[in-house]
Amino acid sequence: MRLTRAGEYAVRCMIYLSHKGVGVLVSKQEIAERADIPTHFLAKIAQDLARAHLIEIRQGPKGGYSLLKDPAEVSLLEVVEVMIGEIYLNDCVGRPETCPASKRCAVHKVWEDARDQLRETLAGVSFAQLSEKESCIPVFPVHKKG
Amino acid sequence: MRLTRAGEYAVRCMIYLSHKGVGVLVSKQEIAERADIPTHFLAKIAQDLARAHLIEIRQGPKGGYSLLKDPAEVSLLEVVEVMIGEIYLNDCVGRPETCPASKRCAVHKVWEDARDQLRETLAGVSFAQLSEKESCIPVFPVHKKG
DNA sequence: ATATATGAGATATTAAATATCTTATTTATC
DNA sequence: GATAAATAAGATATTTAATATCTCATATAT
Repeated sequence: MRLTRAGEYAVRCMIYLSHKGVGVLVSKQEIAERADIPTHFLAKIAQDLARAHLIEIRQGPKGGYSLLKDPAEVSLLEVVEVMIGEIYLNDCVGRPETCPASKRCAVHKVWEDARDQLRETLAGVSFAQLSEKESCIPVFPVHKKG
Repeated sequence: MRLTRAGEYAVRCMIYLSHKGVGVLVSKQEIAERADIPTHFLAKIAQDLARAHLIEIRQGPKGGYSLLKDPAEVSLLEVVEVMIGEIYLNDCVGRPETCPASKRCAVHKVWEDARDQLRETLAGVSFAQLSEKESCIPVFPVHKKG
């Protein structure tokens, strides 16, 4: 019951892009290095984020990724669920058809409440908020030696 | 980010035993059939529950499992965490040493809050409450044909 | 045209969850 | 005590998901 690496990497990628601002093109290499994400894995994650219209991908020389939406309009929940699908905590919540009693089941109700609460918490945090504050992603540009 | 089968099965087993009451011996077969748990898997789960002093295991003929603690004193969180370990939702919460920034990290803080909230919700529900109400586990004894 | 940078899908690799099997141990009953 | 019944404990598949990487294709600045 933990967030996957893909989810964690997607969040880091989005924070890094939020620091840069909407529409600012950043190379895959730069993001991978600064946010500590395996390059090829980042490529896959970026595809998911692009499909969800959160970022735009630019190919070719000087290509890279850029933020499509205002970070104030993007929640932590949104990014996480793009990567891992809708959170439901227990199978009986996500797939009620697997449990005939779910409508009347006391256990089901607890998990449903817990799920709703968790999703609300994550929905209440925007990438604007996250990028304003300190996080595990370095804020200031790192200059190469020489 | 979902509860494992082992966790779900443990909850079902505990509800079934809660219906019976503290100290009432119930055979593994009966629990497996009524709570719809693969027999051998139940054996493994029962070992974990016994190690956590939630149930007692009796070997030999007329052996089986019985509840050790008052169901009012056992929370959903306790049973779930016996099976899957402490819930932490994100690696950076469970293993802060993997993220040097965790103390100051805004993302970390959100996950920590979400984790605390989830654990509180699950801690607030006892097996007495769960077994009083309808659930996915049948309450009344089923008599064999003939 | 060429070189650069990423896309998209395929293919390992690793780890975890799930399920089952085998041998050993406990205990009620005769 | 011997026997049979019931579970223990650990080992061993099996399956599924997560993680990571590779290859060929595509887009684009110069």
